[in-house]
Amino acid sequence: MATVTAQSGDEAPIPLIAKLETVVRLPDEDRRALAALGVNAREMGARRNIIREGDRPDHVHLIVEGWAARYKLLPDGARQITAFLIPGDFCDLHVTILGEMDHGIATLTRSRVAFIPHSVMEALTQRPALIKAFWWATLVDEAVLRSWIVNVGRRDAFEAVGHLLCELYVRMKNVGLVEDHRFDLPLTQEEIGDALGLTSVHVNRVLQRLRAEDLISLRHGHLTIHDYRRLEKAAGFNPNYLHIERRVQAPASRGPVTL
Amino acid sequence: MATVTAQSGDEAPIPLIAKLETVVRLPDEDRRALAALGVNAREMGARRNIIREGDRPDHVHLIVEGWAARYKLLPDGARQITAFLIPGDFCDLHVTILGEMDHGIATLTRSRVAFIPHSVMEALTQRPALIKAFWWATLVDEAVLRSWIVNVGRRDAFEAVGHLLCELYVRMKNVGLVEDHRFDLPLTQEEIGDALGLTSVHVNRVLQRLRAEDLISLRHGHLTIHDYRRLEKAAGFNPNYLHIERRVQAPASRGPVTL
DNA sequence: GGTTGTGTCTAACATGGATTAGTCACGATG
DNA sequence: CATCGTGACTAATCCATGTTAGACACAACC
Repeated sequence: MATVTAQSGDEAPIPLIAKLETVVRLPDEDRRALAALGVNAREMGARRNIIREGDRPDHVHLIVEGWAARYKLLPDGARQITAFLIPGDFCDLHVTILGEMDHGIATLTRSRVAFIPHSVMEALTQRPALIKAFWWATLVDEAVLRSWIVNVGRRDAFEAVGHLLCELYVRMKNVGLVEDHRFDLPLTQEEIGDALGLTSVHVNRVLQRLRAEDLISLRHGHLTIHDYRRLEKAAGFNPNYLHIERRVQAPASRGPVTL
Repeated sequence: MATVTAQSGDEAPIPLIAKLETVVRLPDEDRRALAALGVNAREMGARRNIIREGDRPDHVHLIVEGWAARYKLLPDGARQITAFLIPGDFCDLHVTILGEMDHGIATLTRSRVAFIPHSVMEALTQRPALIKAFWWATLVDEAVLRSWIVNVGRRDAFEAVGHLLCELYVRMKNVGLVEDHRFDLPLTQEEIGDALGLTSVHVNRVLQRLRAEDLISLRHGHLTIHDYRRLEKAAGFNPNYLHIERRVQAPASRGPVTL
């Protein structure tokens, strides 16, 4: 798959670095430290637990490749997904301070997941540029969570699904995984429902309406957005909260970007 | 009002410091820098905008006293509240990187709000202990947002309201504002509804059920929780995500706590 | 002490989305 | 090639919550 690279000409971009450098360029030494995290990531099959609620892991996990989801199981068996994690996303930074996981995380697809010892995280956060970048990434995650609350709380099912698709489109684009308004969306209708507080039955109805209105096609885990502007409008989507800097999307294979 | 102090014996505790020190004690110099933030906070009336969507403020705002809410207005006039801000909470840390506000923030009660220039934030975040503490606080905020998503997405109205009350109880306790299972809760039923994706009519029905089941009383902006354990259970509330350290709740006016 | 505004509470009715219980297509597996 | 499992899709019915509209209590203000 051809991808947009925001780092150095010919190598595949490293999603974590691409994401963090959306805000500001990192010192080379820091980029090297980050790049090292991914080298011996573990392969995991689809639908495997990365961590469970209640765990007190001694590693921080980072998605290097593939998709995962953060989810909370309720006593009555209902599931609420609170995040979709894509390459470059940390799974459980908060566990250092929270002590135990208050939710679980599972892969959705075959994935590569880095297991980072606390000692390494400790070392990384000694670097001023990195701790700042991590904090900023957390602030962006927060903005995403807020938009999900709006989705679930006050948008109807049609708008909510549309909004989620727009969000994933922009995030995938930010890490260079969109090609011509098309990207892999390996979510079942049930997973989409669990993210938006809907049933899979209702998600199905909504997707059909999105297709009927010629906004998207979605088949075999591939999503194509036919009319992004109209979808954005129908869903009330404004990408400002994701902080897209043009310079990260544009320069494709022109070498490192300086400020 | 008598409060639990986690700082120095006789003075009123500073909520921001209390909150940040839930995780780890800060160097005295850092505490002094934080304490300085509150000294010339501005008085604001109830229901005043602190910032509006689209603003590009040149200050970061901090709630020193009173309550505020983060809210998003939708095209159809609906409002979704995404956070209740209490003393010690920052309003808009993310605006530095996001550029513009993607939502508004308004006071709910008479408040004191500190306006902190970016240059001061910049200086504070040069201090290793402080930037770490800010990041941690952001991670806790994230955990709160996740629990709201679960509230709105998969809990029914009764559980959701109960869960919110438990959350606010614990957070208020963390900053020393709970006395004998009782605290100020200056929210209208409409505001509670806007936080949980419900109408005020339905919130009213639920509150009456909570009273009928003898779990709470709520009158004139004062909430008393009669049976916290039962409420916690009815709402499926587990405070682990808020990271309560006993040592912050316990030591009541015994002077500074050291690790 | 009337008026105004705000918040609480109630009732009657309407509905978006849940629930339940399937069918069907397809890929993987033995 | 029969079987199994999973995900997409459909239809009929139901219910938690929304909508609308108004009564009531109380505080602030002239």
